[in-house]
Amino acid sequence: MARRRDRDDADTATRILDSAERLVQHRGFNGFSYADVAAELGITKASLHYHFAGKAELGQALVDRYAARFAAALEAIDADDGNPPAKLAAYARIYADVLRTKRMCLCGMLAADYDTLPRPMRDAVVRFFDDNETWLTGVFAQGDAEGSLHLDGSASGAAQALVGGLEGAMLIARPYDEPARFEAAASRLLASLGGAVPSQRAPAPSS
Amino acid sequence: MARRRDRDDADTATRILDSAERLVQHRGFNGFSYADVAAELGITKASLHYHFAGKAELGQALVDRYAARFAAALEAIDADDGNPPAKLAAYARIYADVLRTKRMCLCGMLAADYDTLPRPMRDAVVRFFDDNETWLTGVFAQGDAEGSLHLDGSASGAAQALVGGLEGAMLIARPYDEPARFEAAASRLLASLGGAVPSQRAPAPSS
DNA sequence: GTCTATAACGAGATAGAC
DNA sequence: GTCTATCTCGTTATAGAC
Repeated sequence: MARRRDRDDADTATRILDSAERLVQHRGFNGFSYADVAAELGITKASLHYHFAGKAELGQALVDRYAARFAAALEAIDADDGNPPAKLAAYARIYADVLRTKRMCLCGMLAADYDTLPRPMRDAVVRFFDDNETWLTGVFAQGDAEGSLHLDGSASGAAQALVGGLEGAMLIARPYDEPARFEAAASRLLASLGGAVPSQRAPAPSS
Repeated sequence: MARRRDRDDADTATRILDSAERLVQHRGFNGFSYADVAAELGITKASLHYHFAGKAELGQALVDRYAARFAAALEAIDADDGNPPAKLAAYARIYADVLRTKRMCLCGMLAADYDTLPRPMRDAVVRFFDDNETWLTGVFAQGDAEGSLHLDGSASGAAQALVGGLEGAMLIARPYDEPARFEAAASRLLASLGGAVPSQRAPAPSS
């Protein structure tokens, strides 16, 4: 089978997305510019406009790719065929892996910037959270039905609590630059949301 | 005793802070400008520079005032002399009241902007969270000691979970523009962190 | 597909009159 | 304390050569 491309011989559009994604996760949508990306890639701002008409279009592509990657990670978890507690632990690990690169969740960051985003980006951000909560609701419901989780309230309430809890823990762990802070919060969340046991680190999913 | 000033005959520095605070809570520190504040107040940018030398100084004053107001709210809760569960519910109500104005917590927003902030602002943001967690840790410890709360782990762990949970719930409730989402998350948090019972709305503390 | 050049605008900031 | 005027720089974006 064909060897997967190295990150640095990826095509220009992909390298632009990688750079912009990292910048947004660190500095927010209003905290980075075309000049930042161009400098990082050693190309000109004009070239960026060839690949992405404007900041709005670049931002849109950013959220779309991030959401697709997240969706793929959820499918991978489903394919692993673990029990609901294991799935929840794997879900939390996605966040932990993002934080390990010292970044905020892209959509968590964009949630903060929400009031300043172009309409299409806003809709995509909300869709991201909807999709996550839908998937989690299914996991919680299954766990509750089969007895591997013991819910306090509704499955969708538990899903919202987990997403909010993980995003909030990330938001605050970053200023402290203490990954352990996040890990502790995540373990506590999983325990309180049905008694799932947190497990060990995985290889390295995505950014 | 002297009647409290109306909001609109407050002095200029205060009106600048009020306007800038609202803007930052909506748009982030990199999403507002001196021009925005000046336009809202009907004065010129040059006048702003008379009161606050630069954006960094304005931002600093913003966090300082917000932290002081928060500290005063915590003292007021202590003065009310309620039991720990009541104190936690009152604490969550501070957040709910901020969200009711459709704003993000100022320091939660600045936590997202953290990487782009001037050093003094960074330190002040971390101090804000430290102070909140210190106060909450005391409340949890007292509740656990007297039996009105039943902690899962350490008091400081519970404090971190509550701050993170409330900030995360705010972050996500705003895109959805559904206060009920936040209320549900807050109730669930209080219940999971010792069995506190959420109570009713208060008059109207601060912004 | 990438470049140079430049337009058009907004941001943060300052000098100095009133 | 607030203004006008101005400066400098950064940001987004476009035209057109290579």
